[in-house]
Amino acid sequence: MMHDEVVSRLRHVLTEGEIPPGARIPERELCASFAISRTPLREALKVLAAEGLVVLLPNRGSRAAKLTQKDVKELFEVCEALEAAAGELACPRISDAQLREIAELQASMVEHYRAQDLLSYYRCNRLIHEAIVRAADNAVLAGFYESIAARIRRARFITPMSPEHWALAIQEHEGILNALQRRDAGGLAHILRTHLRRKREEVVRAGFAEGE
Amino acid sequence: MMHDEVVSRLRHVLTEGEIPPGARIPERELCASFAISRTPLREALKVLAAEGLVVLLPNRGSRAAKLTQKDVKELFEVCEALEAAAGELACPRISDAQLREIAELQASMVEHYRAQDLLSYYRCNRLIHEAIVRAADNAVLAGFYESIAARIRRARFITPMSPEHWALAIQEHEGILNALQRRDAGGLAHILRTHLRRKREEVVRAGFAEGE
DNA sequence: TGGATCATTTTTGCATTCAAAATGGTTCCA
DNA sequence: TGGAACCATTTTGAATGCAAAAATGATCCA
Repeated sequence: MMHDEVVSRLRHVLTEGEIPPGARIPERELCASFAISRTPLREALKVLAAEGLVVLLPNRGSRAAKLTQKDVKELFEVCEALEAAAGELACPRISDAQLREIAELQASMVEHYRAQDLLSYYRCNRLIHEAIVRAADNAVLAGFYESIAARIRRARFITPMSPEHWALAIQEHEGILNALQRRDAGGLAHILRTHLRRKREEVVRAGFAEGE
Repeated sequence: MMHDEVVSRLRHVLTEGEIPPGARIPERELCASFAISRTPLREALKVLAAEGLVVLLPNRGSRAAKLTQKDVKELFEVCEALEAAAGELACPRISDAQLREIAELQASMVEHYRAQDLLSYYRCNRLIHEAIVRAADNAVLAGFYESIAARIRRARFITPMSPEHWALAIQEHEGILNALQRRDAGGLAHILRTHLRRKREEVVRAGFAEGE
């Protein structure tokens, strides 16, 4: 197995899944499940530690990182800057096909909203934001965004929403698509910022924090 | 030696120093010079590869990364977004002591400008930008900034400047300090953006690129 | 002579091993 | 009984060993 593959599989286990924040990372088990030895696994752990997904306690193993309130605040602040930048860059660069793709995602997202299917809604939502970042055509930006997104995913895409917030989010997303179609870079950046700031408030209000 | 220490020493060797972009990274020699075995060195290499400072060629070792024109463009775009965000966040958060520190750096930077001492000028310049990022009080932002800064350092702080650009840069820095002192977040973000965009143009014009 | 082929050496990636540190459990004594 | 001290076991971090891949270079033939 390739080094990068170990990193992504481990990242997946940590963000999407089986190992909750704060939990001990079972080195031996993961070695067995990935069918590799400790050396490549430990290399991947160091990489993810540098990314902030893993905390290494000297001589006491590694744990899945927990988000403190401050972490949430910082991650959202940076995410806001990155998404706004992505929006600005995407406007002049986005292709018609990409634009269509986002419009379709938007449509099915609205469907899921009508059906009150939060999980499917979040999936579309996330795909839209990722598509905008992709349209910015900047690999460095995309890399940072992915790293931030991985850390904040639980807070961002799991927190339940109040009906008011959900309705507002839908409205904002229409504004986002609109600005993109008009190629209104400044307008798009502005909506993305308020959109994310609102989400952040919601997350903070929901008291999301995984402790110290 | 601690894991993080190996990473920073290796980073230093790659950015500040002895191993030029594109050069082969001599694993055995570095092991000897750091007095460690290959295992911890390889862990550090993977971390820096994830950061983009090192490229790993499967079965063919690792090399110091070279910046392509596209890399330079992408890095400056993201750097712009991060510095602007840092400026906006710093305005309401910066302490008087930090403000004084930046004012002092600014003063000595002007001194070095008068003396036409490019190297010392760049050192102050860099310290000012880093101080603004620090004043933003956001560890995630600071981490990303450090990672970006490490990669474009050569382009940003080594490229010679035309007399006109240098004079302009000094002017802009006065504007930066001014906006900070007035706590004018929007204004500061704007100046930082144009400041960096101008630098980017200068770097591109100087034809900086380390090849493919 | 030029270049293709194959043996030799070096390098790479990973598994394994080893020493040091932490963990857990038992005993012993106030 | 409570906890301090000790020892066995496990886990961690790093060095070493090993097989496979790549680089080197020697040989041979047109």
